[in-house]
Amino acid sequence: ASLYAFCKECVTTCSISYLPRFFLQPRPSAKLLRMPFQFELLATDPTGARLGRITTPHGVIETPIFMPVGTGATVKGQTQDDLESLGVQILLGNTYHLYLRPGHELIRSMGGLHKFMSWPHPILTDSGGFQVFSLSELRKVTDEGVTFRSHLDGSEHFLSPEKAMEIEIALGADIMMVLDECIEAPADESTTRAAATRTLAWARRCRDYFAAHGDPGKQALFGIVQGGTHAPLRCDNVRALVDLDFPGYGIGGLAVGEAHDLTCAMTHVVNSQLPAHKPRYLMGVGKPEQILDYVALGVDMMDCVLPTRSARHGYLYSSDGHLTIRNKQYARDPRPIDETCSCAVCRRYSRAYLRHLYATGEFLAIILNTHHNLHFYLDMMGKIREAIRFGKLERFRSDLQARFTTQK
RNA sequence: UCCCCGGUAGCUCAACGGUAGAGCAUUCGGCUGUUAACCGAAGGGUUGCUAGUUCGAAUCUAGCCCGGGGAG
Repeated sequence: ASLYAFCKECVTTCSISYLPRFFLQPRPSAKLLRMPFQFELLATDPTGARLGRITTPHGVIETPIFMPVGTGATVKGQTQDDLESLGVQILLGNTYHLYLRPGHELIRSMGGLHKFMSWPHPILTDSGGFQVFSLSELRKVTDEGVTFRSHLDGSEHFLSPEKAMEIEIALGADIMMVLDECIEAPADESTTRAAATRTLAWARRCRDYFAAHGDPGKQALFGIVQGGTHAPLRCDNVRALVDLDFPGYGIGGLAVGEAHDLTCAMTHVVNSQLPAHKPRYLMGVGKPEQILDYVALGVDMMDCVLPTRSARHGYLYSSDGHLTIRNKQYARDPRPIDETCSCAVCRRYSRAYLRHLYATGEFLAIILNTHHNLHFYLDMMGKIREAIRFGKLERFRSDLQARFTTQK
């Protein structure tokens, strides 16, 4: 029940049947629940993993946390009720996508993103920095900002650090990310240095704009470290960024083509320079077996499209690794996806049925597969937190990684 | 009975004298701050049958078989 705390405005839009019981008790003042951003480090594990708690105006987040991606104000295939029943603590939204559709002004006029999408729990918005990378064919970057050609209608749009902040303030997420320049890996040193330097300058501009126009009581702004796969660049970049004193730090530009070992090495370099009392968000990762490594490196927050996208593509996670439900071998398999899984899908449906739904292109396949994969990720994160609490993450990690690498 | 159109991969169709291709389906593989219910790969054909013309025929000719349409 302690998972969710609610602000007064949002509660009115939330289905009462899904409210935790404690909230149904009369409360002295809903105002008391409006807590500004705060991070508490509760415990560390011998591996270096951290157990923590982030308090935001829309509730508390237990770390290490996995944040499902809901780019366009929706986690594809799941209702907000579904997400609550899964125990999702915080969602991601995206500046670029929501700016194009339905527009940040519209969302502002609807009372902000929480209210608009009826998600009274924490939200983090990404800045559009990743779209600098993923929409590379459709954009031009200068020191001033990024000119995008919309992937929807080809229209031109200019995203500067200030514009990104304006949009993210309008969306009203609990955590905002600065605009950064994410580049592919591998990239040569001068390219990487240029992007890291520009990202740092943009971080300063975002911070200044937010200081002038934002409300630190409602939103927290995270800086983003760049520096590619060049350790000295990462090191310089993170030190300079820490001087800007953000309440939390994103580690960007990783898992964009480089080997996992290198991702870990860079994460280690950055984390060794970040202050211990602030949350660390490794952006855009990862596979389950990789997440264990990142957590052991001291990462507190992660997000990834993998569980949701893979689900839509017929790739399901299980305690043994994964199964590709579209494969013929499951056509007559009466078992659930994972016999040890307690999710609503595994309690009710067979592999044979799920394969049928996928093969016939039914919407329900997306819904059920996504539900299961998110459950897998969130359940794993819960077990990770428990393992850290008891100082036993190393054993949990080696067990899981052994199971995941022996499959195939 | 005659005339016309058609018969090519499981399906729908390209190629119209130069070693038979696509889409879909099938099977398998990838997806890492979502341009992704996506992308990629593989398997799959004595071109209805039989003769003929030709250096060479899915393609031209003849006969037959099957389907659709028309005339009487």
